[in-house]
Amino acid sequence: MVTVNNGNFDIEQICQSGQCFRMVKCGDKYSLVAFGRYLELSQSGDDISIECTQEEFDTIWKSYFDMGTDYGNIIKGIDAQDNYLTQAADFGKGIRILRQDLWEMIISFIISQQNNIKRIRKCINFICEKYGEKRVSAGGAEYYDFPTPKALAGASVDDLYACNLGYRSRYIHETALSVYRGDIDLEALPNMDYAAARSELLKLCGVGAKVADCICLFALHKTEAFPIDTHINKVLAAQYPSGFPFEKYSNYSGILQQYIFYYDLNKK
DNA sequence: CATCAGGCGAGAC
DNA sequence: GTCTCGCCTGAT
Repeated sequence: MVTVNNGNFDIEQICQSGQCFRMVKCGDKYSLVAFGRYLELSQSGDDISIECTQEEFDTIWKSYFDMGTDYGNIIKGIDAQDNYLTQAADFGKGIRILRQDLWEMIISFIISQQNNIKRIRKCINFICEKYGEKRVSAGGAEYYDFPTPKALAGASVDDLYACNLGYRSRYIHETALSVYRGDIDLEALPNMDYAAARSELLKLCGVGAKVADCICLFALHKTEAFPIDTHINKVLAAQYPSGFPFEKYSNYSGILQQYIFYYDLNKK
C-alpha cells in the first residue's frame, strides 16, 4: 500500500467530476479500472491510501492521478478579482485532471453526448461486460477491461443498440472501424500539439468540437483544451458576458473548466 | 405529457 | 461557412 498526503486530492470530487466513468464508490472505499488494471483507494482528510505496490504507483498511478502537478499553485494563479472562479476553484480544489487511456476516452465521450452521467456509466459498463476481457485482481475482485478497438469493430450497429447506446451506436461502430483499420493513428496523437491532435480527432465519426476537447483534456492532457457544453455555455453567458479571460490562463484553462463544471453541477 | 441530459451529422441555404 | 433539425433513452 502507498500513502500520499495532498491537500488538492479529493477522491469523491474526482469521482463526481465526470471525467472518469469507471471509478465507483463502494462503502468507504473507491475502486477503478484503468489501463487493464483494478485499483482500490480510500481517503481520510488529506491522506490518501492507494492499494498497490510502490513500483506500480510510480509507473502507473502517479502519472494517472497527475501527482507531478501542484494544483494549489494553479489555483493561486486565479485572478483574485474574479469571485466566481475563485469560489468555483475553492469548491472543487480536490479535482485533478487524470491522464486516461486515449481509446477509452474516445468511446466514453462519444457516449457522453446528449446524455447524463448515470446512463453514461451504465452504457460503458455494458460494453465492457459484453466486449471486454474478464479479469481478476490480485485481491480477487472480478472486473472487465475496456474493449479493444478490434473487439468493438467486430460489433454490429444492432449489437451496440442492444447496449442502450441509442443513436450513438453508429458513431461507435464507425469510429471503432476507423481506429482498427488504422485510418487514424492513435499512437501519433500524444506527440502532437493541441491543435493538431484536435483536428485529427475531429475526423472520427461522432467526435465534434466538445468531445474532441474532452479527449484532448482527459487523455492527452492538453490542459489548454476548454470543452464547452451546455453547462459551461450557461455559466459563460451568466458570469462572463464579455468573454472568458483565456489570455490569463492560456496554458491551463481546461483545469479551470473542470472547477466551473463541477461547481455548476454540485453547488447548493 | 414535455423537456433535457457534458452534441453531432446531415442537409439546406 | 452558418443554421436548423432529428435523434436513443431515462429521469424529472
